[in-house]
Amino acid sequence: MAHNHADHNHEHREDLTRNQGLVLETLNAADAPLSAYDILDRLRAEGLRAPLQVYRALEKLVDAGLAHRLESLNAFVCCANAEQHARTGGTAAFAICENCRRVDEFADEVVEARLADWAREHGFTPTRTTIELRGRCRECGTA
Amino acid sequence: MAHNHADHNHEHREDLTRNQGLVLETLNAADAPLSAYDILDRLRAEGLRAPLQVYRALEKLVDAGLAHRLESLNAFVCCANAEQHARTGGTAAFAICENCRRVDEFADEVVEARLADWAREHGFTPTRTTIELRGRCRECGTA
DNA sequence: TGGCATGGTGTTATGCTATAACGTAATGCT
DNA sequence: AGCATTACGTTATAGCATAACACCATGCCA
Repeated sequence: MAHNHADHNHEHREDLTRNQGLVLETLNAADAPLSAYDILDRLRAEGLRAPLQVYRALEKLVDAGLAHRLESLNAFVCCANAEQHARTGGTAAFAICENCRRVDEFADEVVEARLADWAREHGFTPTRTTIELRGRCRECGTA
Repeated sequence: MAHNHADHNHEHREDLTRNQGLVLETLNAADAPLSAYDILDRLRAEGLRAPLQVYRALEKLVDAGLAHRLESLNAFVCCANAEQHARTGGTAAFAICENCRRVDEFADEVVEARLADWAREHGFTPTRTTIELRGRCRECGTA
């Protein structure tokens, strides 16, 4: 799996420290967003004891584009497509089902372009963009 | 100002309870987002004592479209244009300056349409949408 | 008129989310 | 060797949010 990438400025899996790797694996194995404390609970067996250990790992993972923070949930997911993110630097959007908790990550160039337009026109320099839809996924229906 | 509006389904200022009115006034008077605890501190003189009093008022105000919650800050602002919101039901977007903390609320029909398209195509039924740009406003420059 | 549902209020207690501040250890560079 | 950088581990604390209970006003309608 992709050892040949010399021109990326982001970290990759093989660069991760033990704690970072554990946290990323935990997110990967989950089928729903996890809070930092959820993660901590799942990693006590591995020796983790304090929230900070998790938060520090999460910070690195998020910076590296390997995980995302869902602001409206105070929770984290692993990135659906880290390679793409690293390349395009694009903004991720999330559809979050409030019934089954599953999260669908997507990107929309038009949305990104419009927001970038607004920012330019208003002299705003964005550093981080959050787009989150809360609702019900197809499986969970409209009820 | 504007007592003639019979066909709105949302509450308006004159329908608010004392606590709700106090909280809305506080948000209105602020030039930056306030956390629930910020609001509580500013209303102790009015007799408020517990976080829940503020949270309950905030819930009503947000439901009524008179205030917004900023997910990435865990804080609240008063709505820049409640009338428009009530009419269009539109999604608000926010540009949040990380230097001066000021918030600019705006709406973009194209963004809304694109997100609605995505949702329809994926069978997702959104109930609430969050769009927040973090960065630096014109006044605070690009530094 | 009484009964009841609804919804706002006030209070205490508690739980969840996040970071400050400290010291230690490993690494890499010059 | 000396120094900068970065991760780590721990304790304590700060900040955000809600559960559970009791009380009271209103409005409805039997």
